[in-house]
Amino acid sequence: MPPEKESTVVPLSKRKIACKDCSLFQICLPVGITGEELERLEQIIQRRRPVKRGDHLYHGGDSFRSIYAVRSGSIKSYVPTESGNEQVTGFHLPGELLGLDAIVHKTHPCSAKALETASVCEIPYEEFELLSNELPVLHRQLIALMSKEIFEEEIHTILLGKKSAEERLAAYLYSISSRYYRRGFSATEFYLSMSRNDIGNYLGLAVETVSRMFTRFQDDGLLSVERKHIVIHDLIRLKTMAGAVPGKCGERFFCLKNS
Amino acid sequence: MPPEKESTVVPLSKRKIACKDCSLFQICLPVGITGEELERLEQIIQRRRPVKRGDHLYHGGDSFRSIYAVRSGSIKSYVPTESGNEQVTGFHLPGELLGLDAIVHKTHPCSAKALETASVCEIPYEEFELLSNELPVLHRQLIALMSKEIFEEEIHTILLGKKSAEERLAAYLYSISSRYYRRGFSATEFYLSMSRNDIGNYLGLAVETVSRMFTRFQDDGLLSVERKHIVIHDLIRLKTMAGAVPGKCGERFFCLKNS
DNA sequence: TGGGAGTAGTGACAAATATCAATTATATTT
DNA sequence: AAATATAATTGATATTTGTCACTACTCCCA
Repeated sequence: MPPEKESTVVPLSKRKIACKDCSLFQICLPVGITGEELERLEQIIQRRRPVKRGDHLYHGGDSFRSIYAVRSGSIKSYVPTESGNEQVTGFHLPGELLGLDAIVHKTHPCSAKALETASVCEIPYEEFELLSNELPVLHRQLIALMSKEIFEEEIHTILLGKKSAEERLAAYLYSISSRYYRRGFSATEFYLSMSRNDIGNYLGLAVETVSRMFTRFQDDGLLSVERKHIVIHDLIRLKTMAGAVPGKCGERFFCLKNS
Repeated sequence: MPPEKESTVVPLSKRKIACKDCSLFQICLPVGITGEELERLEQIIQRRRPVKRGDHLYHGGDSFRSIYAVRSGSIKSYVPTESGNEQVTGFHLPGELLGLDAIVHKTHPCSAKALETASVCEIPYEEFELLSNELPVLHRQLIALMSKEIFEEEIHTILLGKKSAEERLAAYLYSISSRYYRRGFSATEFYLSMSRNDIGNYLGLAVETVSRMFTRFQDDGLLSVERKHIVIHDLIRLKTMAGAVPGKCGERFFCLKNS
């Protein structure tokens, strides 16, 4: 192990990887930010030292300072409830933002915990806001990402309000699969970083129900599951089982006819 | 009936009521927008002719042009599903915005329908965005409102994921009560503009269950209900029944200790 | 001013999922 | 590497809520 001093001299947080060299650049900053604009943004972004499994990025009730972008690993958002339970409100994979729900009240309504070792970019919000006033493209990007989050929460509402246990798990797995695929990973084979408990909680189901559904899916030949390791054999069928989701179907939205 | 020509000369949409004279000013635009800034904002806001019960502001799949603020009446947002059903994603009361979920994809993922005659301000988004680039306070306000919506969707997620039928209806009624109260109406007596069907749909319950819960609440002396007319007798108990909600408890968030 | 469509309320029953209990597998700790 | 805690699975049973059937009420609107 190198002497304490050396690691202090070159702390991890200083070993910056430029946004432009980040594999998530297209996901995190899809709008055309270039050259000088990007450099100025990078000046305010802080790369935090990797967070270890179980570490918190923030707790419910903490005052709001920054939003965060996941670079690697995965983060769970949850609201602790009075009874000592929690409600999981989301999982954040690389390229995704968290903390947007804290802007209004300048306080984090939920806690964020690493499900595995993860690295995260911290974007101090005040500085980001100041910079955005000069670079409107940043505002536009933030607003688009927030709109997306609202949209996705609506999808989750449909899931919780209308879908059966089977549809919920299918929709969940399909969502995870799509998100990994978009980031260049396999859509059909991945490790779930969250426990069955977390999945059940997020989907509004008991753990046991989640387990049973995994078993059923495996018996049906839809996928193979061994603990956290998932291999999907029939992605199309999985998507079908997940049921209707609002969004583009080909180039049109579905069911305009019914509305 | 006056001749066609006359009504064309002075269309309702021209009879503008200035934002500064609107009773919802403090809710809709709580940030300090004043003088010239406000005038410029008003120039782009269009007051639409009142929409009648059943009329749509937009349909799922429509391309996105504007966000809307409710001035009076109430609007229901819902996602039509393939099976011809719908999932109600929200109710919008005076002073509340809708359409924020459409910004990302420049398409409305859901439909918006008036539950009763309503009047609505239309804010053309492109113009709003251009103006926001000059008046950062507008951007800040929009971002705050979007953050609030994300936060509220999380609360709804807890409701759908964790609460019993009884807790759901109690939470719903308490929410409606609070929102009316904030707008200067009675917190304990109001008319529900939405049907039992819509309520059940929104809460993830069957209509019959909603009916039964209303009956139970009435039998318990919690409230009186006659169709859409509600009189709450014990607001505190209603709140208690609604169960935990993330948010400020006094000046602190609850359950930091557990997290 | 009916008459019909939609809306609301109630009971009986069914189904889905939660809960409880027990077992096994897997991590984590010492 | 054993010991202990945690997580996952499975079966049996309980409970909640949904579904179906029927009745009553209301509000349009022709």
